[in-house]
Amino acid sequence: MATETVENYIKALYALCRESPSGEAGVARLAQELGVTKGTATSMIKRLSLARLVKAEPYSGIALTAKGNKIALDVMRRHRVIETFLVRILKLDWADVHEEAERLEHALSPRILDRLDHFLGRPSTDPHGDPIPDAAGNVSEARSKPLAKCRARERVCIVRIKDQNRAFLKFAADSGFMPGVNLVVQSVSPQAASLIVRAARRKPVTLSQIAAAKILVKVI
Amino acid sequence: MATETVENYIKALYALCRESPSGEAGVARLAQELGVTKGTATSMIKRLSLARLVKAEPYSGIALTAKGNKIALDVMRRHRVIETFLVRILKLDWADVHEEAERLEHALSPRILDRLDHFLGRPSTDPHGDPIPDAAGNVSEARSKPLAKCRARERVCIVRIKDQNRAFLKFAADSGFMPGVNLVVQSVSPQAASLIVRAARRKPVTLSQIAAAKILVKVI
DNA sequence: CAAAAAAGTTTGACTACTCAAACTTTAATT
DNA sequence: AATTAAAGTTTGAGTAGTCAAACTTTTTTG
Repeated sequence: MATETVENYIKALYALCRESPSGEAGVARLAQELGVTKGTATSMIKRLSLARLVKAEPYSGIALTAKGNKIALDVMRRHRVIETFLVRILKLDWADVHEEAERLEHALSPRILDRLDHFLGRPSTDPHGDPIPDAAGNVSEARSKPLAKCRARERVCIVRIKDQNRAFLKFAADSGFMPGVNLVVQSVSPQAASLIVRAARRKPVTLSQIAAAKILVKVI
Repeated sequence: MATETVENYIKALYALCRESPSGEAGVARLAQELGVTKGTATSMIKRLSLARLVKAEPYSGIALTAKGNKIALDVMRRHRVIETFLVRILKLDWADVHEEAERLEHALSPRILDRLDHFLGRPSTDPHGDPIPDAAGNVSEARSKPLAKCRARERVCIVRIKDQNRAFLKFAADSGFMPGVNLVVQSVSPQAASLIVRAARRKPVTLSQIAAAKILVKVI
């Protein structure tokens, strides 16, 4: 079994590879993400490479192997099932569960994971709308686009909030932006790089493109 | 915060001090309990002593300080709340939960512990009848005596099974011996060091004194 | 394209935890 | 009381993870 530290490196690498156009991660960002020095990250990459969890040449990009990818999906599954449990059953605040799940995800045995998943009714997404990989590692991402790409007068439904930051989640919840909520795009201002949206029975909210890019929606 | 390893040492020390008549633990038993060598245990005791969690002189007994005791009770609280959750909510087998809780107890934040405890209705004992310390560290042990000390024809109620061993718990469950179950002591044989007990709607079971010492009961 | 900045690597050192094996002290037993 | 066994300690070494700081390579930019 991978240690807790290794799981965290793998998880961070997965996310970095996703968001990079080349599909490869760099040591500097990885180190920053995990709060360690570049040297520490480099030596860990060497170990992961030796364990065949990543593919990396010196002074070049890092990519997960199939084996590494499997671990990443497994950790994400545990993380998201726990988040769902914490919000749905223990009624923890939406904005707090990420940090809490971070600690618990490494202590969950396959048996408990399965029981928990079963108890929750095999959820397909967590409270933020992030897809939960199934036990085999299959992820079914719902078709969606960033709210930032929407036109004026479009009617959409929020499917996912793509930011685990407490402050942003707090803001989103306060504005009524949660998965399942319907929105109307009132206006779009390319010059101001912002748009105004309105949820049912709510005041209109102005969002920057940057904030709107983190909110994934589907057209209704 | 104490590391996971430190928590495990403290917990083991608590149990050893309890069961020793002198109230002090020894390095040899401690090492055996944790599956480490004597040398490893000695060096850890030195560190715990430095951190004022235990009181220990070279070549003499080890006792927990008030600070160490508080940690022990806290770990036990987490452990037992988790066990209760695993049995009551996730329907895990009585005999399996100890090992599972062992892994989870170190990852539970105070916030989640409290929510879980609340969700379960602030249970006072875990599925084996072990008392759950409250948030302040108070333990209310129900008055009880070992089944081994009972006389023939006594009618008693099981309050606790004092053994976390899977095989023993499996045997106990199979024989119908769980907290809350009423028993009649049919006969006692001091020569054979055994006694015969019967639960309602069950065949009589013969227990050795050793096994019967692990089953705590109250007279009804 | 040369200089500066950024990214990546190496080295030496440190903490936490572990073992094996030699050693010392205490307890048990003859 | 002397010997042996058990309990406890010390030492030297190893793994996992970390940092600071010197260093090298790559990328950016004036």
